[in-house]
Amino acid sequence: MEVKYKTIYQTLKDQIFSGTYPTNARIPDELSLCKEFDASRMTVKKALDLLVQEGIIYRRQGQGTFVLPYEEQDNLINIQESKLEGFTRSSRFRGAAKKYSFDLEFADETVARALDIPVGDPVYHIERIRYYHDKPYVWELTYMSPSQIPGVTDEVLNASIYQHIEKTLGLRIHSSKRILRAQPSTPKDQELLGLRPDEPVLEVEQIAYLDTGAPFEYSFSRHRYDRFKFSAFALRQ
Amino acid sequence: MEVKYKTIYQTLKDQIFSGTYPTNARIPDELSLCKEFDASRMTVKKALDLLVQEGIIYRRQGQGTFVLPYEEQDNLINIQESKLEGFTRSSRFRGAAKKYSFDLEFADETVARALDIPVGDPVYHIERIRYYHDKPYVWELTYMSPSQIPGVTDEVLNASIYQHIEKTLGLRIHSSKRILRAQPSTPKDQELLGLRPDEPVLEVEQIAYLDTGAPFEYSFSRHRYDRFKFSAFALRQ
DNA sequence: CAGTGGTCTAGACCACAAT
DNA sequence: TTGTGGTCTAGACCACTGT
Repeated sequence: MEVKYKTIYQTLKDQIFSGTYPTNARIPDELSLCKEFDASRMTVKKALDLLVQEGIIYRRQGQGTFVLPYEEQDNLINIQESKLEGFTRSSRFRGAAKKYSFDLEFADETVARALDIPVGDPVYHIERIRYYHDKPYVWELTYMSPSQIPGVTDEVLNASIYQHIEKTLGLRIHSSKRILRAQPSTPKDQELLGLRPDEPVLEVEQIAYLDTGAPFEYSFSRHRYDRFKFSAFALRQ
Repeated sequence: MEVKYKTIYQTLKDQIFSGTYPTNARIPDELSLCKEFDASRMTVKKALDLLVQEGIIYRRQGQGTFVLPYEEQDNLINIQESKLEGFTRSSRFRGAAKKYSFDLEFADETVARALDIPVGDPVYHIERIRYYHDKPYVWELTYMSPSQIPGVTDEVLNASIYQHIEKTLGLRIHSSKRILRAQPSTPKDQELLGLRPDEPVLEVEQIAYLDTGAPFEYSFSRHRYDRFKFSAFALRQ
């Protein structure tokens, strides 16, 4: 938080969630915030824009800036999409993970196209099952190319693959694209996640990119339908 | 597009998708764009920030601004979440719709809580089935309170409920929250969408809000699992 | 009218990358 | 060193809202 607008953003966010500015309250106008944080109006605006993007506040010309109602928590795992924290939040939620398999395979056409490598090139293939309250909720299949991400070992996987990529290899993760779909469960889904044949999974297909634009990770996460939801907030324009 | 930064945003976006700046190309630096559009650097930045948010470009300190690869289209209906167009795009995609039922009911507990009205209050209950290439792909159930949104008729529904709300009633739609889940299909899903019993639906639950903060619409859209996907883009921070 | 947010400017200095 | 984007300022004028 070395940057001023992020400090203002975080301070206001903390104040909102700690109840200093409760739901539907009006927060101080921009000029007051400028004085409070010793910042220019553009800087305060930038902080407020972040909060608007996350659906935490909204602003009305001529009236002021107001705190939006926010959600109580429930028992579902909730991936909240937000531009500021999207990538990290979803990869941050983990729960206990069990490595199910880890080997080297030849890339089939789908994997090769996603990772932008030739068909038949070797790829790491990692499968994990993650648990929440001691019950399985997701089966993850991950593919990475050793030519892009070398040195993946059991130890690396047990620690953090992202650490390995960014710290050890000195690469930078840039972005990810995700596609969500409902799917009938396969017999393997049913076995691993404890589903009945008529119970579906929510599949999240993800391609993650390095800052060079190269895709480095292709993954499928097959979630129990009753333990995973995805929420999104959209402002009318 | 009366505003300068939106004009710059739209012009660059058009140029990118028309091939003036192809995938991975570097677009002109900020000072050049300032001259080209006769704008200050802050204004150009604001336009570029929008494109970054939508996952169209990315920027690298010391290097420049680059066009990200973008998706080819497939046959699935694709709801792209983006802060700029999120609300409208998804309510813009329609296809032919058939009204399945339209009546007045007493709000049950779920609907009452979502719409923030007392249990037992009357609510409009609208069901529609939407078609894409002459085949059903979604069954929509919508609840609205006549005390908030009066005057809903067959004619209004056949035209546009959003027009009615904003033009006729003079209310302003502010935002929406959506939750996505996979669900087993019910016998009714199977009948309406032509699914087998083992085939699931992707359910999108949505609450839409007026600018007063009041929820005015509660809806469930149950999509055929094989004709709907939801995609999201996340930047690493 | 006064108070609010929305846009825009013309600079400034900094951080980072390539040369 | 040069060129790039990142942050920040101290104003200005405009658009909208409520009084």
